[in-house]
Amino acid sequence: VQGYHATGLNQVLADGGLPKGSLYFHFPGGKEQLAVESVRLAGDEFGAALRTTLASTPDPAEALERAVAQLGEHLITTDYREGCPVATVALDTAAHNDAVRTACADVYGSWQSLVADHMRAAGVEEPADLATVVISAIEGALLLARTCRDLAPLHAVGTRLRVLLENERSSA
Amino acid sequence: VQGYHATGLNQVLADGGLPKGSLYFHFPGGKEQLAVESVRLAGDEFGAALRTTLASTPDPAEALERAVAQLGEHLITTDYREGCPVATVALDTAAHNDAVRTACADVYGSWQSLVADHMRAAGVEEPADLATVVISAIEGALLLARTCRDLAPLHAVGTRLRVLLENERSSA
Amino acid sequence: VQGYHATGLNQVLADGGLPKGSLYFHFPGGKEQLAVESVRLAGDEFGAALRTTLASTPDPAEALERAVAQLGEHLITTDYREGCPVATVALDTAAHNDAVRTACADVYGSWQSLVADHMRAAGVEEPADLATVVISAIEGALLLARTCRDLAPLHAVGTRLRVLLENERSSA
Amino acid sequence: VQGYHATGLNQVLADGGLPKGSLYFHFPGGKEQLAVESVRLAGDEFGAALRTTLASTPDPAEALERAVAQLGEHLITTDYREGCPVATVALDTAAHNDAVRTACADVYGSWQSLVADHMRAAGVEEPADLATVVISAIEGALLLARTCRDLAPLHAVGTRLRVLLENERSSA
DNA sequence: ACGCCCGGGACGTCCCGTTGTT
DNA sequence: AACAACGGGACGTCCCGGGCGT
Repeated sequence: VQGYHATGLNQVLADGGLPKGSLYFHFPGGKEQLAVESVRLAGDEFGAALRTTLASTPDPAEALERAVAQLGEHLITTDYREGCPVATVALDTAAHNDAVRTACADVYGSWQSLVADHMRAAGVEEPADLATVVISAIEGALLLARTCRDLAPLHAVGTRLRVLLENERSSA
Repeated sequence: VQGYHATGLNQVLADGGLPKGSLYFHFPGGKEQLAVESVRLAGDEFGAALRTTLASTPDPAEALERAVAQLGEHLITTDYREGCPVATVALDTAAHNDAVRTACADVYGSWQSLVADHMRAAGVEEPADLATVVISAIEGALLLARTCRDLAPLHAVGTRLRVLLENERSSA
Repeated sequence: VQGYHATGLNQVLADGGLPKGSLYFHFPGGKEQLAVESVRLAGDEFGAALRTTLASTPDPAEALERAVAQLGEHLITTDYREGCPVATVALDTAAHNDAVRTACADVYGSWQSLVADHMRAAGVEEPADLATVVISAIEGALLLARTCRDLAPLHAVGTRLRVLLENERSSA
Repeated sequence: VQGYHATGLNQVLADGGLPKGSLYFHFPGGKEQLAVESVRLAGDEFGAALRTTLASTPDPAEALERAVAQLGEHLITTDYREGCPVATVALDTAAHNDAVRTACADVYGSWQSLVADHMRAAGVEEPADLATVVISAIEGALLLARTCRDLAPLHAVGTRLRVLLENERSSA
């Protein structure tokens, strides 16, 4: 939920669940391991939610629009505090910590695969690049939305995704 | 270049060769003010570069593609260390620090205006939303590229931007 | 081998392959008891080696010279890591922990008795003080040798011990 | 006064003089630098005291006996808490920390030079080794005295030093 | 006898902001 | 304007001891 270096306030929150002494029993790798596993966990949770949403909606454009809408609701209910749990960590560790960076990259890769598979099932022939663009646009929109405290970027992206998808299908 | 919490003041001062005592003369607001002004400065610098690129290329799709290519080159020359200087700060201060968050939002707004104005000059009638999507997609692509140490997301976005723009123009 | 405070229990347990839960079964006194028994054990081991060396060489000066030479070889084979196993513990617990300090004192007393008995058998009439000086000089030489990574102090002491012994015998 | 790893209790004592925050201004090298400078300081202080004692007593044996007696008094007045300030640090850093170990070695070297110079002035021709033996014996006696809470080792060494010195002078 | 997990506390490090002196 | 020194507080790490279930 928060950045890597900004967290330690959360260490105090860790006192609220696990005592500080036990931390290095469960995570001998220290903060780095904790970050890696948190990223993976959050990535899997969001991946599961995404899979559910996609599975219930065959049309890719509509499915993505629903996913985007859910993200928007989450932003509102958390008062713009929680956007993408991976992005924050990814950005302030990308330069210093390869283990955490790789974990973030893996999570993004898994999301991209989910989207690509769904698009392929809907008839898109080479969905890899397109899925990457979709993830990029959504991540960017979450970033802007959180920064501006305004859902507009998310809505704007949600509607334009349809254009990209239809272009790809017709050209196939 | 780095996140807010990941950057120590002593580091900033040592890198800049400035004496520590004078910092609180020039920046009475301390670290927060320094971050705000750094974000604004970096935003203006990149805005100027973007304006130059756009001005030299009338066609919006081609102009944006050039801008994206330049970002990719910058990623490579800095070994993926420097992506968007605003995003990192924006994400790990969005929840805690309204002053810095607002500065980041202003910078994003200024970039969005630049792109929107250029598109309007090229005949797009309502470019605001589209410009937001463009910024989102590029920011997201930078995030993914830095995380994966791979320019693919940037290239993928670069090519799809044309689709969005042509759709908008034809529908006008 | 190491000092009291420099040695972590987890390290001891990990090196010994022992499970942590059983430590407080075997050593209800915790770290203190463990230190006491370690000192006693190491003292007995070295005492046995010393006894062997002394028993095989009737002349006290020659016997001590051999013992000193063996200590020097041990320093070299351990790259100056292991000197006297008691001294390190003795020094950094002397002020805080009477149980450990007493254990160290007992070990030194036993060594002193060994040397004194051997000297008495060789005709020295009041060997107690002399044996104490011998132990002191050797312990000090080990300290200097380890600190300077140089066997010179040990050699210097080894050769002068003969002077002390001969003086004592002639005066008897 | 205490060992390297046992000290942190002294960190609390450092709060009693310097505030914790300033420590890394004065000692950017952290604990290691602090230890090095403490050892050097203590070594210089004791060196000065030793020089004074030696200067006031031309006869080497008598001079050393006086120095040993002073050490004994110091042990008593501190209730055997302060022996040689260098030995404790030397022993529990010798294996891990070359900077501190070297500082200790330097101090021992300076003491050995003081003694050797004094002996040379008194007619001893090759005093280097003998001075090393003297330092060794005194350090060892301090170790034993502190461990046993008994001045006997110190007294025993004090009286035998004369034997070593006279042997050397007559042989010259 | 062992092993998992807890718990509080300390250590060494470094942070950011503020003084007082030139 | 620049600088040295202070000051409290937090971080991440690791410690030693002791429960709980077998």
